[in-house]
Amino acid sequence: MTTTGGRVRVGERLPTLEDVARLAGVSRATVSRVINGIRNVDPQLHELVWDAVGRTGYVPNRLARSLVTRRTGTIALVVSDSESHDDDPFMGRFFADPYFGRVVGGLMSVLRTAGIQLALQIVGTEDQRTRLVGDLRHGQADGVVVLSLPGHDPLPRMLTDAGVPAVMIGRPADPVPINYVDLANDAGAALAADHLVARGCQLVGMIAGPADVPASSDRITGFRRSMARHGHGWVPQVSGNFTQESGEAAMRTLLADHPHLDGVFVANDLMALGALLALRDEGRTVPADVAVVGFDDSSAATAADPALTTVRHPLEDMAAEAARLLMTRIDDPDMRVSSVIYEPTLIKRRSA
Amino acid sequence: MTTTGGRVRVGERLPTLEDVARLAGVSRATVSRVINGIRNVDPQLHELVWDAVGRTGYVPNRLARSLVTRRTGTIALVVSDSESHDDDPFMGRFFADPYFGRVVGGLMSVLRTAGIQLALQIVGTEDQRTRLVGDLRHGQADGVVVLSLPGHDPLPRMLTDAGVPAVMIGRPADPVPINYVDLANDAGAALAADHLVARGCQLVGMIAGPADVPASSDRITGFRRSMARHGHGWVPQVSGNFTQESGEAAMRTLLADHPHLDGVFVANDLMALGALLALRDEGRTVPADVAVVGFDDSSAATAADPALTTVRHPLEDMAAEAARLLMTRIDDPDMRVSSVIYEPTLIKRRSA
DNA sequence: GCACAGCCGGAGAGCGCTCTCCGGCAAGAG
DNA sequence: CTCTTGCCGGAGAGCGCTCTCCGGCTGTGC
Repeated sequence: MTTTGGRVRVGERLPTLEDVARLAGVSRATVSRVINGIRNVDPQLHELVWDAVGRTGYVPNRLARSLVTRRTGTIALVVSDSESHDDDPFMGRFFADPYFGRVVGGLMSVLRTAGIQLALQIVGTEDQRTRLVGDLRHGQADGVVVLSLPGHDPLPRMLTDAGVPAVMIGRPADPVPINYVDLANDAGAALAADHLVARGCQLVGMIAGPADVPASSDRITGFRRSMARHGHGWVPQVSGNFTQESGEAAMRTLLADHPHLDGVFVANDLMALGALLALRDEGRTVPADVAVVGFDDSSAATAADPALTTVRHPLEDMAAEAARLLMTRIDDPDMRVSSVIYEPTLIKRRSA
Repeated sequence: MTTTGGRVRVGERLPTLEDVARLAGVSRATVSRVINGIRNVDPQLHELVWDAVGRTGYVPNRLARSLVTRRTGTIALVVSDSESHDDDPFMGRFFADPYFGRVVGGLMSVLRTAGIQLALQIVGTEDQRTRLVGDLRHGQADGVVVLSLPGHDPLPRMLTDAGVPAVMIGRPADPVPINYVDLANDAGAALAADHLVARGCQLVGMIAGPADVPASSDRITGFRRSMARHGHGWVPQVSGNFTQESGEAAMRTLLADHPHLDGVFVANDLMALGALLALRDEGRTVPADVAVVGFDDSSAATAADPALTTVRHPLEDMAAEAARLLMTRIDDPDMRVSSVIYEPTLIKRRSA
């Protein structure tokens, strides 16, 4: 250990607690206490220690600390991709979708102030899933936020079995005792149905998302049930995969099969954007000829022309709530399994 | 340690190397060798160990391993936000922008197969920056990808000074010996200029991004220089902040000041979308009255109506390259500082 | 003056892993 | 038969931190 101009160097190594302790003339334990603000340490020593910290430029090694405290200050965001393969473009689609950014933004708004970092994990294979759960049990992350994805994913169950603090965004496909935050998707779809019917639409179709995504199937059932209640027992339906292109294709199919269609509910804004394009292409005016209602109220809704009437999905708020829920659960292992359901609202713009 | 039906339990604790070693009747070191596939271990012991691993359900503790190997299998994605404050909506905007998702998607496409996870970090204050660099020096992450953001950020310099493997996406604002991947933004803007002039536009304006973002200023200089070369010494210019709303406002200003405008280059697609809306609102037809060229070729370009003619910005590829570059640098500390510049291309669609 | 309580700070045992060092043994050379 | 070479596996020292335990000192009550 050499001293140069007040600044202390310890060779190649970064300064450790030991170095600080030696310089301050106290024990490692005392430095640790001071750093972590524990108990009453003699004010004089306190100052001595901080002085030594400053002179060495000491920064605690989080890894070492985590090893013993079993806390990492990290939350994992896992995107469980049980369906697609490595070369499947699915993931590309996923990240490009506003959904991902909105969720990350919502999570970070809460985690950031708490000084917690987010670790992104994509798990596809069985092997990766087991590994992830193993790592989590070891405390690789303090908790995990799971995004709801297609298929009957075994991950939620694995996580609860392992006792890992977890929160899902979007309800699990299978009944699993896991915390989650969701939107009342069926109620949202019902809102769309009410609006289209109130507008006087006679033949209303639906462009649905993949049936194996809970959010998607909830929108389907909610819409159909509400339409039926309004006397529209028959609702033509075509499915897409939540992308703009699929929405455009679905709209064309719908139009070809039902030329007299005068209203359509599209399960997300991106597909609605595609639908709008197809409608214009087919010479239909929106909303005069065909009224269109989207879902999500993403940036795509205001980008559309005419601006989309859509069901608001407060994803950022939901993600923020998920983060808070998770943090509570981490601090209180005995917290009961809970869920928070958000109520959707209809945002009226020009397309319907 | 109790045995129940072939399955071995070690109480509350998760099994450790020690447990496996005891069960297999070998030393900890040997188990470690087997797990990590090191040296020639006697095939019999090898099998014995794997058997014990299976029976205990042993999963290595990454934290403990990282502490000694100084490798974490994690790369940090830092969004250095030196300008905005906690309550500034800037971050919300940032995550919602397709930019973020495209970068993450590109990074993950490479990191995923390498089994590396991505840790998201947002640093704003001086304090957070120091802390981050400290953590990184301790090997909290093996390397870091930095996103280029407004202002003269001290972070790149801090990282290189600390010797942390780092790669920027987008060149640093100040000259810093740091690896980076960038697009020839000026060349891209020149492409747009060439196209608008070739179309016969007589009065061309520009909607620029914030001047303190390198990518943005490069687009401005590239565009103006190329226009000048074509004899258009005068190019009216209004700035936005890369959001759709700002693009819409900018377009209105431009139109008010220059009613005879017949062409406009917009520094990103999102603003171009806004510009399109403003144009339609003002009764101008695109491209007949006013030709519009965007930048990025994001999903917004095809969502627009008419579809945007735009400069392709292969962000996913660039991010993937950044990930590869970083991984190389991590494995070879002596790698010289290098940069990769991508050439833009013009994607002709309907708006110009 | 003595006993007991209370508080502060140090010693040291880990957390779970890797990796160097070294002993032991088998095989081949002289 | 001895010596050398080579390889395999174990012992044990850390990585940098936290935290329990305990000794020692001061203060209070009787």
